Amino acid sequence: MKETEVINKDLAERLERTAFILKTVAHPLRLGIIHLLEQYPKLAVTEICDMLGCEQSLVSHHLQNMRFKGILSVERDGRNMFYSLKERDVSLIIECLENCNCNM
Amino acid sequence: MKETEVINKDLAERLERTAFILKTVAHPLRLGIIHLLEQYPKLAVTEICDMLGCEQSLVSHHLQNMRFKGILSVERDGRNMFYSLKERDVSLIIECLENCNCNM
DNA sequence: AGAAAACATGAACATTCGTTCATATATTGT
DNA sequence: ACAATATATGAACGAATGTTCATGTTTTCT
Repeated sequence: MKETEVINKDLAERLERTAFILKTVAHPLRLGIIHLLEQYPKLAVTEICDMLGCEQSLVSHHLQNMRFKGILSVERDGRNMFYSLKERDVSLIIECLENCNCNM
Repeated sequence: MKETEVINKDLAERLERTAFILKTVAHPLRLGIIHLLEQYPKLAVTEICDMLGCEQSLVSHHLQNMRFKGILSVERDGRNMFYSLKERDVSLIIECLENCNCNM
């Protein structure tokens, strides 16, 4: 088998990118937030906190995290900050996961 | 909105489980290994090392990692250890990701 | 039995991650 | 202007991760 170089540069970049996205999402709390934002297109921080039963600061950190990594967007309304899923693709990933019923 | 408890116990466990799987997979090298194992049902450690251009020790660690977390299985043949994808579901996740063309 | 090939393992270390706590900023209502 | 509400931020710290290096184990071949 003289087929080294099975992973070319393009594929390597895709793997890198995919890993980055997965990493951003791979946390129970963040998955929970995404799950909520699929049902409610916009949510304020406090609403998310209440629904998840988590501290404001913690939720805020995770929201910032996902925002900076490009999968959430924010919009201010009065003293509320409304977060929503930015990229439909992330939603697709999650749907995929749920449809694949990965209950291994 | 008096609908707290949006995340019930069942869902919470699913999120936990999903996060666990995603975390296991969310690494470029591990994704690379999985990618290879989708094309070649069984591969020895050295083959993987060659294909990915990585050190044996590093690859071995990641293989053990995925094995212990239940997504790879091993089988000895002579002095080779042949790894393969254990759960079809993981493959499904990856396929999903590739089909979703998450090139955000 | 001894050398070589193929893997596994464990210590060590730097880096990143997740959470908490205290505090800062912005907006609204009085 | 002041209090209250909503959110952001940053330091601090322990825990988890990723990688390297050196060495151990198992199997095969001669």
